[in-house]
Amino acid sequence: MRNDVADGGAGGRPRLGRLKLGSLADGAYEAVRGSIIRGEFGPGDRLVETRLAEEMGVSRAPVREALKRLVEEQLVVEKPRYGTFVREFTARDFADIYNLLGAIESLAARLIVRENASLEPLQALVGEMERAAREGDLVGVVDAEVRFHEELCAAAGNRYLSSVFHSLSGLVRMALSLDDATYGDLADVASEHLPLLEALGSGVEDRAVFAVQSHLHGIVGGEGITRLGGDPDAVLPPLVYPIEPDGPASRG
Amino acid sequence: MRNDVADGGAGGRPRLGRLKLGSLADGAYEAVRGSIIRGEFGPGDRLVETRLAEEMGVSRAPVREALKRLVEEQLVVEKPRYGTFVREFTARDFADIYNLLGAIESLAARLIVRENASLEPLQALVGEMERAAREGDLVGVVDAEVRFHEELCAAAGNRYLSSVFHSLSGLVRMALSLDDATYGDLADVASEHLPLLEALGSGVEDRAVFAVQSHLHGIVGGEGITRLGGDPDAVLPPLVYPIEPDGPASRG
DNA sequence: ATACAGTCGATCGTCGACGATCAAGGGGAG
DNA sequence: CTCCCCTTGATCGTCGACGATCGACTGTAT
Repeated sequence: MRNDVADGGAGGRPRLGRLKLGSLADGAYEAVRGSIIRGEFGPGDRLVETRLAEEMGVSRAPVREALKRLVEEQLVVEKPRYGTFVREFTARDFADIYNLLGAIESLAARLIVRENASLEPLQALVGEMERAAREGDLVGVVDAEVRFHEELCAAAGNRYLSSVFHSLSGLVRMALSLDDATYGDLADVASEHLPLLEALGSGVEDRAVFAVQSHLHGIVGGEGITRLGGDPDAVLPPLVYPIEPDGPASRG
Repeated sequence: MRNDVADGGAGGRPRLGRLKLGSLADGAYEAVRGSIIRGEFGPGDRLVETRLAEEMGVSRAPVREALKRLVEEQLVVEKPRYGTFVREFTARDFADIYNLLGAIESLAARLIVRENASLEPLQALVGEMERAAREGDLVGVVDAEVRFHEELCAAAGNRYLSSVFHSLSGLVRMALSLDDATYGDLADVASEHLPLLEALGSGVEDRAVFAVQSHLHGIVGGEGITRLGGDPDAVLPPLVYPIEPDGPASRG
């Protein structure tokens, strides 16, 4: 867990390969982020600007910018004037993320129902998930799942909601990745999204909200947390919302 | 609204003064952010790295980093290879922010009640708000109000919740600033926080959640939005949550 | 008068180098 | 043997310069 200082050996560390598309900073960002998410860089690993730069064949400037973005995303931590390191996660972290995600996606569900947004992209993503599950492609499943939740937020039509999810997506991906890996049957992961879709299409806000919360509780929350050895009391259970008839109550 | 290109005149543009504390990038960030929030830079204004750098007496690198952070915060937009500009906001933006804030702070309220967190810092902030209101200090009120909401999220003890609020705080500040400016009596702004405090201390989660939502509805949402000329239907009304008895329902 | 193409200028993206700062390791005193 | 100070090394923070790209302007043809 600890390759702190003086890891300067020669060993076969992960290669990040030359990058091309977009700005070099974008490329560096994708490369490093991918390496972290795929686990090629483990928690506590040191990320040295100079080393990364020469491994990718670029200067320090783009790498530096990439690392700053990763700091924003909380995938790495930075000790000023010392170094940047891949973050470590505890079960508590995942519980916190789950709770936050629950709040955010509940809003998304509410807005989706309210605006009668199209569910087609979501259905497509579930299809992708099923296909990946059939092929036993774990990262494919996780990938589709992340995009499912991303699309859920996007479909709500609230730019800031989307943006917040995006800033959390790296964390979400790591949580989902760990969770799915400890999960029994991949096919279940996909099929668990079906009742959610159904509820979103039901036209009843509170059903959709409850479905989202239940879904999260199954995936990363409650049951997932216990699978990961965390404390189930740290996560909020799905709340049964009452029947508030739709249409704005316009208090006043 | 449009000082696009060729604003290179001599006029008395806002001075950002030399900066000192922390890293230069931190200083540049604070300086530019402050100028935007205080309205010294208006929507659509162009932010040229070179110009800002020499105005602050630093190199482009720290300024560049500062601007990147502001992009993350959505206070400025960047057209790659072209320029960076102060963002423009519509009433729709404020409605969206209000909705998101409602989701986030509802979670905060729930967690605060659940963990029996101390309300002392929040009370102190309301005191500060009242003091500023008595002195007719608008920015003082807004400042305290932002910190109140920040502290609300912090008190929940969920690091990611806090972090999300922080990433939105610039937006929140602008929304509050505009709202308070159009509001009638500053003293009311402070006193509107009292029922919220009371509800947070009541020990009943749903009361706290409802209070938070009502509070936001009064401040930036619903009524605030209409004051700003926006569409009230774009914001969610406070929801009357049912009586879920407290203590974790620990389903399963 | 209008539309289009070529040229010009401004701004950003990237680079390599310097200096400041902090953690780690070695040596000496108690 | 333990503790503290100092040296040493590595890494980041910042800088100034170069090149690439894009928008704006001018001149011309229709």
